[in-house]
Amino acid sequence: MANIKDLAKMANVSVTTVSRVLNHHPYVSKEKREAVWEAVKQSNYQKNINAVHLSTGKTHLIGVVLPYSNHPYFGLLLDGIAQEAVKNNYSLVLIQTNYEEEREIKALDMLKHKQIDALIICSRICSWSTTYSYLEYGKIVFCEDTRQHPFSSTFVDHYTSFETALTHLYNKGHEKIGYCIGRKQGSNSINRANAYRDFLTKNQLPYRHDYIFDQCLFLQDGEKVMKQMKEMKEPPAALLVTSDQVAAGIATYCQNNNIVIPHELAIMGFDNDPISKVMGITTMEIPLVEMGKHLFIQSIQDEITYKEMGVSLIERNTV
Amino acid sequence: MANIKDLAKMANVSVTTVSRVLNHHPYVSKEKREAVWEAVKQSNYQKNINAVHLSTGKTHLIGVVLPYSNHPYFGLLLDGIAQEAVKNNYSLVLIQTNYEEEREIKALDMLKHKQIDALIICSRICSWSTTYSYLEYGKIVFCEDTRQHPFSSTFVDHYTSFETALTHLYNKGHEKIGYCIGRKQGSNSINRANAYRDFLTKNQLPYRHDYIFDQCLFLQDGEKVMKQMKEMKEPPAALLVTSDQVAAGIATYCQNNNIVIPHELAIMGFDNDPISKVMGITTMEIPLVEMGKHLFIQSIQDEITYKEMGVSLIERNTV
DNA sequence: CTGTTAGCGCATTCAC
DNA sequence: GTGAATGCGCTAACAG
Repeated sequence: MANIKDLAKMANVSVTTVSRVLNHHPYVSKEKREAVWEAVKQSNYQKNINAVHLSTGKTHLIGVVLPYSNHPYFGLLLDGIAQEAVKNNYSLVLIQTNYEEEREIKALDMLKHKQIDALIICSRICSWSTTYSYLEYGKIVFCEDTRQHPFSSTFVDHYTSFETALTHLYNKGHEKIGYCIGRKQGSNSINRANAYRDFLTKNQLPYRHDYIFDQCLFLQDGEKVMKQMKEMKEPPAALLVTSDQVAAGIATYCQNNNIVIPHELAIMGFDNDPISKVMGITTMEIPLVEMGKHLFIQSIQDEITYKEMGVSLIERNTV
Repeated sequence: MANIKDLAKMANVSVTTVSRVLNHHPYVSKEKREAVWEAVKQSNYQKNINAVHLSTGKTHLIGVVLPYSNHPYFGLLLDGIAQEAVKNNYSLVLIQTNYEEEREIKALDMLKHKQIDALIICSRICSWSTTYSYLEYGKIVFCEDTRQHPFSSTFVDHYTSFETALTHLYNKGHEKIGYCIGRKQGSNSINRANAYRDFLTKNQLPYRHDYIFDQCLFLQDGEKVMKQMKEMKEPPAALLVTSDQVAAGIATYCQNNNIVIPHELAIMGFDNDPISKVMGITTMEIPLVEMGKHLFIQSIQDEITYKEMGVSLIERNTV
């Protein structure tokens, strides 16, 4: 396959000139420019991007770290990221971690090895100290509050939004409120746990550890929760569910088992996933696509910025 | 940042030797080997992958073309691809096309420019003649029957599986059977359309073009279909829905509007998406994750192979 | 077992 | 406006 040198010969110019016209630089005479394009056509020339990468030190590739690509939450985030990537002429390298730290480290290493220009971590597993050691190799952007750290981020105030949701439930007359969460350890989860405790304290409600259900990520996890609840003497009468998928799973289970919503069980979801609309589930809307777009933009910016996005309550029929 | 040359100096060996130990080649004396590793540590050396790529002509990157990354069908396929990619130490470049041909061409160009080693096209838009012109640049793998073409593929017999589904519906007493499809033009869609026509002919049933609903991809499209049906004088009494997501949307609509399933409307989905299990929807299982895995394997193999996978009927409560 | 040398293909500085 | 020369960092014949 022809390279830039061949073109130079064919067009009777130097490689520099070829490079100039290929990259649309000014100051090339019309004749030479045309001669080069002619040579390009004749030879079916194709630029070798890797050579460009090596020479420029940039790849126009952004890494995206997420635990599961087939979960709507991350799907939506990814959608936003992808939209903005296309717009800015970047491509995305997908790194699915399944929450295995080793994979996340591999992603970080890609940054170190210059395989990608920047990294967007949608859900972090590894410690801050680990991420700090990659600071010098390129931009790393997070989807959680990093205002204590030198990394850009786009996030949502999970403490406040959880508080808002709990208060909504409380105002509707619920006192026995439990919640479902994905993993207990994430920083977002910790914020929510704090909001939950503070809410209970403020309203003089008892804390019951069995009102907290974790490992709730997918639709099918809803049934699991309901079965656990069935075994309880005094199950919660309202559930704050941090994923509309799980909320939908719970709602479906209730329908199949003649549990009346919201009378016997109130449900409040999160995300405003399309499924919550279809099923009429009250939810806290998180602007995932917008967040994705913003995450991408931050990944190609030099400055470190922190962007908080708003969450809004969408009332439907399950509370 | 240190490079291989610096290491050579530090360890008092040649760059070749450094390269050898870095790549775990045999035939290097223990002392030199250790000296090199020592230098690596001292200098915090990081390999520049782009240089490797340029030098070897390979990137260990596979492109994945799909219309929407936030659709469960493609999410599952992607999951399979990703699993196998990790296993083989490859990374994935995501190319979301939204069914825009231009994007698909860009993906093909990435192959041409050696940015990726191979390309997996999960759902094709561009013509075969277009793809043929990229034959020489690298492996291209498809998720549709390509036995007429020099491209590897992993696929499902959509004609037969559609026929099986229709027959199942028919045997259950349904004659007024309609179907929902994503887009009319895809090769899979054409196979299904043929199966549908042949089925009607065989059973001497009338063909009604208004029994075919297209643009049915997402959960929320179910409502659209039902609203269309409401306007019909003689709506279908059974629906074959090529996506469990849409089937779930339809089922939910029926529940909300007191339409009794399967008595008033029978529904049969496709994919065996988790949602079909949760909602008890009868469906045709497509082994998407397995297909994804196989697609990946084909993408890194030299030979052209064709792999057909089986589809199986899963009876639940909607037929 | 080890080192020299020649690429890989392109971008870019600098001098003309 | 143009081109020669150098560098990007690594791999791999080839010779020893």
